[in-house]
Amino acid sequence: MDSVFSDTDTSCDLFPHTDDEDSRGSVRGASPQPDQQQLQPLQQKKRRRGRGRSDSTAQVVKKNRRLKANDRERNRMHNLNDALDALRGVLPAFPDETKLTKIETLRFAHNYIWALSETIRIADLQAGKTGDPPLLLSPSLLVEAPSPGSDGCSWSSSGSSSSSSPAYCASSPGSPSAPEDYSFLQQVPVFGFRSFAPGIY
DNA sequence: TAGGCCATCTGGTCCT
DNA sequence: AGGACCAGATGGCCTA
Repeated sequence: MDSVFSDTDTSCDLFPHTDDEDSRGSVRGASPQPDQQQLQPLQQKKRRRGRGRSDSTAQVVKKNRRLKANDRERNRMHNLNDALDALRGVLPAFPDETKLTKIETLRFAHNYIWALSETIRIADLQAGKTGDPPLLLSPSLLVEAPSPGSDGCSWSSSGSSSSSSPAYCASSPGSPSAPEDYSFLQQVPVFGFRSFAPGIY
């Protein structure tokens, strides 16, 4: 409802979904071709040998509804994964890093946005003070970014009110000007994905 | 082999 | 009524 992407977007064409979704799914695991193969065991397991006819009309209708719901749910999850992939796409990538897991992607994105916001804030401060061209992202800032000591989520509760100003997050995060913009990240070893994605909890 | 990650199924709940 | 969303369950694949 109040989200940026409304519910209706789950069926939108933003990420048109094709049937080769299994290739996307996994660096780590090749997901099985589910539609029929996984259906069978579960349905067999749940099938009741009730008295009377096993497949009344009502049961058929119910079954069809379930199958349709399964299909929608599958698409919904695929859309979710597509969005996650799009998010991975705008995060800085390291060539030797394997694909981020879902939770890592979310955590990294969270911290990354926080760091960029801080950069802008500090740059604004400096520009306001000196009139000099703003300093780009400071490595120390990045290293110290979202206080993983407490948790990766501290930006919303740590009292850094100005740093989390929505004004800095309002610009489109979808398309950084150039991949080179993120080169600073690669000069900060501690910024490997997994180290930059501290636990949220 | 255990544990992590993932895709899918499923039933419940809420919303339109 | 039907669809979206959610969380639990299940099973497969991969890696340490």
